[in-house]
Amino acid sequence: MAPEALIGKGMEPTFMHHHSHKSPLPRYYQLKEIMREKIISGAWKPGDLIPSERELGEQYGISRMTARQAITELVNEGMFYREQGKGTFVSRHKITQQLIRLTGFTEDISARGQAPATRVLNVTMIPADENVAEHLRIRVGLPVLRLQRLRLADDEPLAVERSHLYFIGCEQLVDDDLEHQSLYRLLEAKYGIQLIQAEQELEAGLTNEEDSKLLHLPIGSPALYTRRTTYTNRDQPIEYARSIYSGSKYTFYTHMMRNQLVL
Amino acid sequence: MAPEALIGKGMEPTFMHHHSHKSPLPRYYQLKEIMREKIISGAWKPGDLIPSERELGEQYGISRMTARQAITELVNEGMFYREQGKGTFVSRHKITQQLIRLTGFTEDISARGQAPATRVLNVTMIPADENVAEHLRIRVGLPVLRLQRLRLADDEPLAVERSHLYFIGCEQLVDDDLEHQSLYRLLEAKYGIQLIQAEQELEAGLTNEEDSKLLHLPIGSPALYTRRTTYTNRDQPIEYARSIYSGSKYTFYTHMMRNQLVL
DNA sequence: CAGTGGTCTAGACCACTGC
DNA sequence: CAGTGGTCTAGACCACTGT
Repeated sequence: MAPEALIGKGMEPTFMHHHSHKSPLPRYYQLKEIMREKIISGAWKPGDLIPSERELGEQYGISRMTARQAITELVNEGMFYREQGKGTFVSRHKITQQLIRLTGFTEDISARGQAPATRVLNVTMIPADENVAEHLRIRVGLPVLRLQRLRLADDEPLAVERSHLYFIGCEQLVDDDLEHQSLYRLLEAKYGIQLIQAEQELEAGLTNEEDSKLLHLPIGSPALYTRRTTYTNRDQPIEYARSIYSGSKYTFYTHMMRNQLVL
Repeated sequence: MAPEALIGKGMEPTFMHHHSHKSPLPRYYQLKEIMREKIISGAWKPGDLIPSERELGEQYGISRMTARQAITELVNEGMFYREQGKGTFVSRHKITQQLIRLTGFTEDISARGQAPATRVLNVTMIPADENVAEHLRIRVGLPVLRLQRLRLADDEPLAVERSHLYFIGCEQLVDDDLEHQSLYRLLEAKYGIQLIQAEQELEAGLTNEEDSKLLHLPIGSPALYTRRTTYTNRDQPIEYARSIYSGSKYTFYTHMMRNQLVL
């Protein structure tokens, strides 16, 4: 390996020298993006040995600990795994290849070659009932946004989602376009809210009359029931959603790590 | 805060001074355990501000970066969250309070005040078929362990699990007691295999004749179908399991983080 | 302003893998 | 043996929060 820093020649996010200028992005973060790109582009393939921490540090003109931080975060995201004394390797999981970013209903459906769509059935402000208030950790009666959506693939209904959201300014969502935009992106871009974690419960059941109509199914068809609470990076529960997925048409995918393993 | 090191007086895992003796456990790891204990014991409650990184370092006679590593790992596990300029806080999630360690079928059921049990229906070595070989990343026809288990709560059948395992020495599992021992613990303790990640698919469906009999349900009852591949810390798929959970009796719980969010 | 987490450095020794 | 990741240090400057 040549000891030159290969960085800054024509790339948009550039490593800054020391702390001279205002840093645009942290160095470890830039390296993360570079390594992600290596995988997406196929330069690094599943099972490949990546350069050592010391090598990467030298190559990009950063310290070993900074390079290590970039690698560590990607290990935590399941992209890489390490072997003591041998090196760091690219994982062979689905999660590595496919998405990395955010997989959503929309992308799931697109990936299967179908056309995803969302129809807003209902969006209003209502006072929080006891159940919703408990999940959102607010007082009963506070105004929350209620959003009911129908999810479709190739014009065929797949799921009904009933969400309740609460945050300062949530009432503005009533006027937003929620049919052609991801709620996630909207929250992040317009409201500056980052969603980081979610707790979700799933169980199997049968459709009731209302949902059967919406999903174009016979009453009592098999369905996946989910209840999800989504949290911001500040540990604030921001959304509580209950969904019904048409059993025969939707597969729910999970990636579990470390302490979440259920055996 | 007094600048004394509060460590080493009567505790089992003790911080070592510098690198003089052979370290028993990494310092950041010991601090992790201490902080976990603070939460389990209730000394630190959900929402509490924990001591700063600098304080913890001073208190336990370690550098700030080492204390920070301990905190960072617990943040990644969902125990803490950080706020720039304010401090680090204890999360309010279920995951924080309940388990931390490993939640399993056994503990789930116990937590509900029921008596969990496992009945081994079948355990043999068979050649891997195409589907199993693909999921375990081995050649078709290699001998794998097939394990069929019935899971019960208060003597009532809850789920049927059909697993295939492959690793060097897996044939010894035939002689192990799989009814009164967690498979996870057995793999770790006896075979030195650490399970770190899993991919799982879930969908809703209806029970067939065989499963209905095993689960004491009418044919065509709602059920949760899962397919799981479990990976070791070396990125080796070691188990491929298909399960059927009785829909009315079992709720599947997931905690999703960062890049796994589906919205 | 002092205190917090966020980033970063330039070293160091260790345990482990491979040759 | 040289190379890898695993751990650790004692500093440093930054951006951000509170008062």
